[in-house]
Amino acid sequence: MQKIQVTIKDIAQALGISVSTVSRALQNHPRIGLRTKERVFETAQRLHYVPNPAAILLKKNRTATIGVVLPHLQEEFFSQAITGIEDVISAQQYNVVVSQSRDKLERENRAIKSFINSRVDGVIASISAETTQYYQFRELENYGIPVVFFDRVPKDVPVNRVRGNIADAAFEVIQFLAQKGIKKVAILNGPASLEVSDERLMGYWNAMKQFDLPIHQPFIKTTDLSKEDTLKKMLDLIDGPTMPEAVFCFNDYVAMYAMQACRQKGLVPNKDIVFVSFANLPITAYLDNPPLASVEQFAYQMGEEAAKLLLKIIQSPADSVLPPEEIVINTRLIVHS
Amino acid sequence: MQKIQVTIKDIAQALGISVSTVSRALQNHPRIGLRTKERVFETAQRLHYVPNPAAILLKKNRTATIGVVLPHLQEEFFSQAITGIEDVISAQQYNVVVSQSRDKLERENRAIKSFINSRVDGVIASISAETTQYYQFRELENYGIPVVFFDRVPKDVPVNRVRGNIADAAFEVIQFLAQKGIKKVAILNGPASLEVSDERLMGYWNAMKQFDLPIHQPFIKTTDLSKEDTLKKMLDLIDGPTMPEAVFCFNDYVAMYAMQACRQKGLVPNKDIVFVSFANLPITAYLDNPPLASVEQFAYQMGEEAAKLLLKIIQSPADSVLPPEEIVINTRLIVHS
DNA sequence: CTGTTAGCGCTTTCAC
DNA sequence: GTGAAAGCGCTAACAG
Repeated sequence: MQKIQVTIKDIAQALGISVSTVSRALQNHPRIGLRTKERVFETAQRLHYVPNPAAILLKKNRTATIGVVLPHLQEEFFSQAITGIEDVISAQQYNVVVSQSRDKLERENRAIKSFINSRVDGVIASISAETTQYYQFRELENYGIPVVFFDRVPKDVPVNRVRGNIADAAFEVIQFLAQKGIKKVAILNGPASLEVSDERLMGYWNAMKQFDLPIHQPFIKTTDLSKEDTLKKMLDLIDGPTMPEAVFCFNDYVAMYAMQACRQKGLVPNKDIVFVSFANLPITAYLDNPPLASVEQFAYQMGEEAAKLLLKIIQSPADSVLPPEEIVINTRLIVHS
Repeated sequence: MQKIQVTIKDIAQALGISVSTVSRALQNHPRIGLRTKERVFETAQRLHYVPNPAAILLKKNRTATIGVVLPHLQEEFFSQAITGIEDVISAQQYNVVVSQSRDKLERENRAIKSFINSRVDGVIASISAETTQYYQFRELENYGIPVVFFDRVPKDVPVNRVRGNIADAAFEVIQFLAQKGIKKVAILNGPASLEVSDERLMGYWNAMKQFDLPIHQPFIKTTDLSKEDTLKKMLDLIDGPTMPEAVFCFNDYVAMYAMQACRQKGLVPNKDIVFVSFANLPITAYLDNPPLASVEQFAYQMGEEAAKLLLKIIQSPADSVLPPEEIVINTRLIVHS
C-alpha cells in the first residue's frame, strides 16, 4: 500500500466548503462557526487526515525541531535529562535531535553548525569539558536561534540557564562529613572552565571554613573528567603529604574512578577513604561500596525545565526581547546508610 | 539579527540565470554545463546559501526523519546502539527521533502512532519486554513505512533484522564454565516473548548437553527484566532444591540485580556463586565483583548496521520489493580475569 | 463568519 | 543545455 495523502482539500471537497475555512477550523480560529468546526473535525477524523508538517513548516518558516548538544548520552545524568526534554518537547509537537560532544570542543562546534544548517528553532546545551568560550554559541544568536543551557553553563556570560543549587548542596555534603567527625576532606573537582566546578569549590570552601576544617592546597584537585586524569589525580591525593579521610567528587563517575585508584593502592573505598559525590545515579545502586552520600540533581526535572524555558522563548512574540532567565533546581543530599 | 533566507532565487538573480538551472546545478544534474555548475556552487557558497529542508520535503513527500523505538536510553547497550544509528543516519542528512518504550507495550504503540502521524520515512525498533505480537508494526507497513529490528526482534515473523549470534555466544559462555569445572549452572533468562531469550536458552541447552552437565528444570528461570522480578527469581534459585554454582544472566542488569539478591542472602557474588552475562557494559568496570565473563554484543555496530539496512530499503526504487534481510553481528566472549 | 488568492522554496515536466 | 510554469499542502492577508 502506498502513502495516501489526505489533505485539507479533500476535507473541503467532502464538505463543499473552501480550504481556508477548513484550515481555520482545524486551527480553532475564533471566527469560524461552531457548527462548521464540528463538521470539519468529524470529517478529518473520518478521512484519517494527518496534517503535513513540511507544508506547515515551509509556510511558517519554522522547523519544529530543537537541537540538543550534551557531552554523553551514556551518562545517566544526561540520558535522564534528555528524557525530560523529550517529554516536554514532544508534547508540543516538536522534534528533538540530539548530538553528543563527547566532551570535545570540536564535536560541539560541529553540532552547532549542523543545527544552523538544519534551521532548528532552538538549542538546549550542556557544554563540553573543553569549552571555555561562549563564542560558538553566539553564532546561533546571529541566526536568531535561542539557546538554553542546563547544568554545564558557560561562565561569566548572561544566558538562559537551568542549574542546580550546587554551592548549597556542596556545603551540605561537607557538613555531613564534618558531623561524622571527618576533618581531612579533599575535593576532586571538574575543570575550572565549568561554572559548576566553581560552585562546588565555593560550597566546599565555605563549609570547610564554617566547620573549622583545614584547607590544604594539595587537597584541591581538578580532573578533566577522563578516566586517566581522574585516576592520576586520585593517586596524587593518596600519595600526597597527608592522605585525606574523605574525598568529595565532582560526580559519580569521578567517584567510581577514584575508588578504582583506591583499590589499586590496596585501600578499601568508604572504609579507608570515604567518598561523597554528585549525581546519585541509579548505577551506584549496583556498587558494593556506593558513595556514602551523594547529591541528587533531579536530571529529569532539569531537562523538563530547560525545555519549557526554551519553548517559552521560541513562542514569545518575535519582537519581544526577553532578558536571560535563570531557573534553579533544588537538589537533595542523599545519605546511603 | 533575523533569520535571513538565501534562496535559489537569489542565486539565480545574482547569476542572471533561471531558478530551474540553479536547482539542477545544485543537484549535479548531468545535463547542466560544467561551467554553470561551478558558478552556481561558487555563488551559493558566497551567499551562504542553505537549502530549506521543508521545501524539499514538501516537494518530495518525504520527511528525512527516521523514528527509533527502544526500551530504555538509560541502558548502555541501547545508548551505544543509538549512537551508531545516529552516526550513520545523520551522515546521510536524515534526522532521528527517539522514543523510549520503557518496556511497556502501550508506550511502544504510542510511539508507533506518533511515527505514523509525523510521517517518518522509516523505523528502527527493539521491542519491549511486553511485546508478543507483531500486530502494531504491521500498521507501519500499511503506510509504506519500512521497519528494521535490532537485537530484540519479534518472533516467528519474517522481518528485516540485525541480531547477534546469541546462541553461539551462549554456548561459549557455558563452555567457559564447564572448562572451569563448574557443573551446576542455572539460567536467569529474559521473557519468553523475546527471540533473544529463546536463543540464549538454546545455546545453554546445547552446551549443557554437550558437556554432560545436568539440566534441572528449577535451574531455568525467566524474569520480566524488572528489578523486583529479577530479585525474586534469583532468591528462588538460591533457596531452591540445589543451589547453582553459576548463573547465566540475560544481561548485565539482570546480573547486577541477581548479585544484589546474592548479597541479601549473605553470599559473595563470583565467589559463592559465579555470574556470567550478556552485554559487557562499561559500567561493569566499576563493579567490585564484575561478572566473571560476559558477551560483548557490539551495540554501536548493531546500530550502524540497522541504520544502513533501513537507509538501503528507503532509498531503493519505490516499486522494488526487497525480501526481509537478516544481518548477524559477531559477538565475543570477554573473560574478566 | 467564509471564500479567493497569492505565495512559502523547491523540483520537475514540458518546451525550446 | 536552459527556461517557463505548475504545483507539493498549507496559511493568511484581503475582500466580502
